[in-house]
Amino acid sequence: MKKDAALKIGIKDIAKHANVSIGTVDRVLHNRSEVSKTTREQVLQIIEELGYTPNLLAKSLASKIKYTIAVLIPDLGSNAYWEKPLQGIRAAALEIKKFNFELQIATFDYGNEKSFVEKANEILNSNPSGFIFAPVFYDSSLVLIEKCDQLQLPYVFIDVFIENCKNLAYFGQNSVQSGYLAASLMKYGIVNGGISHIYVVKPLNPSAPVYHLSLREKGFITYFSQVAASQVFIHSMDVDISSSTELVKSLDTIMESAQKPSGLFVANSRVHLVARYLEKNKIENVVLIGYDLLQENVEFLEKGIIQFLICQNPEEQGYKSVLSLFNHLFLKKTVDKFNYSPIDIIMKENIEYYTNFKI
Amino acid sequence: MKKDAALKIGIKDIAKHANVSIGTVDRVLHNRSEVSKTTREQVLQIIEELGYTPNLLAKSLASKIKYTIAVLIPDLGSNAYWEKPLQGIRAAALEIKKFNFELQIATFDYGNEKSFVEKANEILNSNPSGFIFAPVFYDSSLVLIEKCDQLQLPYVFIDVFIENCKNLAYFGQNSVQSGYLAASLMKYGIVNGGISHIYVVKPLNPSAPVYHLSLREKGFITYFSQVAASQVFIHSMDVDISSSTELVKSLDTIMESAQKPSGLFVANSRVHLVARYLEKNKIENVVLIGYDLLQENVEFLEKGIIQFLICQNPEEQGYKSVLSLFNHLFLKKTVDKFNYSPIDIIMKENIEYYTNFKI
DNA sequence: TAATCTTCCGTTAACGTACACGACAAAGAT
DNA sequence: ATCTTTGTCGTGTACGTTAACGGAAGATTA
Repeated sequence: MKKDAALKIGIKDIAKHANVSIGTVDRVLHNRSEVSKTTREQVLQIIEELGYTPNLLAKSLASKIKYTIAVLIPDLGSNAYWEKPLQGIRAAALEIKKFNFELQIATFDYGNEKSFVEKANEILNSNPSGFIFAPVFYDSSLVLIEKCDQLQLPYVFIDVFIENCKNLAYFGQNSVQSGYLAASLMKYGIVNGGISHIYVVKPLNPSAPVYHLSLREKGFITYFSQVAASQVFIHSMDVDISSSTELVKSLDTIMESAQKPSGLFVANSRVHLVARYLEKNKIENVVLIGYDLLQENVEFLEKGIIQFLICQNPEEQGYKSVLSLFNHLFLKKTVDKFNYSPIDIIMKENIEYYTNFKI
Repeated sequence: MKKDAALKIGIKDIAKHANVSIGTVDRVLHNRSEVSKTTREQVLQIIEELGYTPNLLAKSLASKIKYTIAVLIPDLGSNAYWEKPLQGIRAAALEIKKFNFELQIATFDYGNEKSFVEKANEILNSNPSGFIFAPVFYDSSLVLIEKCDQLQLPYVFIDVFIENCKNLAYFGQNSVQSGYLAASLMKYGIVNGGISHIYVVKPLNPSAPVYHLSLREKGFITYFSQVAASQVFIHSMDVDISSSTELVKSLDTIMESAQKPSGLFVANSRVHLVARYLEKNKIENVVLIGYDLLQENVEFLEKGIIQFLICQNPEEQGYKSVLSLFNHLFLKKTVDKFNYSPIDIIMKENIEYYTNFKI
């Protein structure tokens, strides 16, 4: 039962009821000083009684304060994936522009921790209202987080999560669970009696952080250790992709071995490298599962060389990160701290409905 | 290159540049009469040059017009599924309330075409600004659509699509493709040599429309006819669920037959009925694929009796339907006519990330 | 005792837009 | 010649809020 009979009550209504001026009500609402305890409480009570909610439109029309949301993510050169969250971030920015919000986007080199630190400091010096970043370098991030806490600057983690922090929110995927799911998918397609060998391939750049990879692998392996599958053997395989031949050599080795793979799980978005190998060598009947909707991956999915891509709707992660700060700063709403993206299963037959981000 | 040096130009800036008053500019903007051709063109040119965009906040603060969006969908009693789109619709309503938008929600009995017509007429009489409905009854919908066209009332289809209409937009799933995908999933898990029998089960209520079902079945069957699978046999099975024993009898029959199923595809959200049968009769090693995240379905998915649920993010469909009318009516943006939802593949391992709708 | 300082509070001009009202000219009617 | 009509256009008020400004008491100081 809402008493919206009198349509919409505003600041001047509560002023009338409390026998004060709107100026006083305003001071109470922004709990500024210059108002006596008694009248403050009285006004507060009227506000409560009438169920006053501020008109956001009038609010941001009249207000002159600008909000700046700073964003720090890897540059697209070092990791094409980040184009996606950025899309969502930009979309959100467009929507909250009317409320005097603007963005300040900075990027760092994924293989260079120093660039991360430098950009972060620049941002802190510019004194933003909120901060979204991917804390991919653990130690440097701890330092940064410490500074944010001191400055009382609300910050949001995107993609990567660090425990025991006072971050406003986190948007990302449950990496362990995604690996677990990949394993289940793999088993569903493969295990029909007989022995099978499955390889976890980790194509990585030695200078870049590997946080996600290990969690995904962990989930994958956990699945097979829990679910009865005595006939299945899991092998792990690190590959340095800064050397261009390393991957081919490694794959050659296992293909020629006695333990030929029935399935390959590539724990990051470089699954297209493995797919290219399979295509070139005309290897079929190998289930290939990887991550993320990069253009190259999509092509191999459509060709049928990659069977499944695990995806995390990164655009939405970006979008919601921005919105969470908007909710916090402007709407004064409480926001959920943990926000896990869905673990989307993409195959040839449904890919077309995931490639166009629209909000 | 944007010339936002002078920050934000408003109606009074263009008034100044055009040497007229803001009243005149306002008349031009709303192309009302009472403006001479020459000044109108002049103002229009200035508007163009300065790249004026109206301030939406100020606009809806000053404007007294209310928008009403009418919604007509099946009631939750006849089909629990519709709770989900409704959630999204309500979420969207909450967001655009500030812009003077309000909802008017009506429901009809899924098994009663007359109730659809009656409610539709009520809505038309209330003279809404926009109309969202599920045109599940073909003939009645055609009549309704005709009326909407005459009234110049913008209307949006949700869930079901009717061709050759002037609907503003459609939000739903590509049903054929979803069946096609289900088939691919089925094949991936089942076909490993040997003969298999797969049944398409259609639990239906004789008085309710069956539009979706047939399309989903079509996609499913098409897949197996296209993809080489000579060892796979597809059988079709209609079941009247208004009789409580019919389903059990039918399933008993095929389970005892020589052509025992390796897989069951249930083309609608009643897959839990089939799951319950399998559970009760302790039948394992049958792949069961169905539709939609109803509570009952989710439970059987978690138990491992249903392997996959195909889902279409119905909350988002509802949400976006409302937003499309907002874009059209208020922002005067052009909206896409066809909006297909992703075909989400849900299994035990990722279900938890799909059950909480948050925008 | 007068002057200054606090503390509290009301008034008012914005913010950008919508729209009713009235002003003022030119054109027509009497 | 005066009076009305018509077509243009400017002015003023309103929407709900913010925030600067200033006024009226009482409290403190000289």
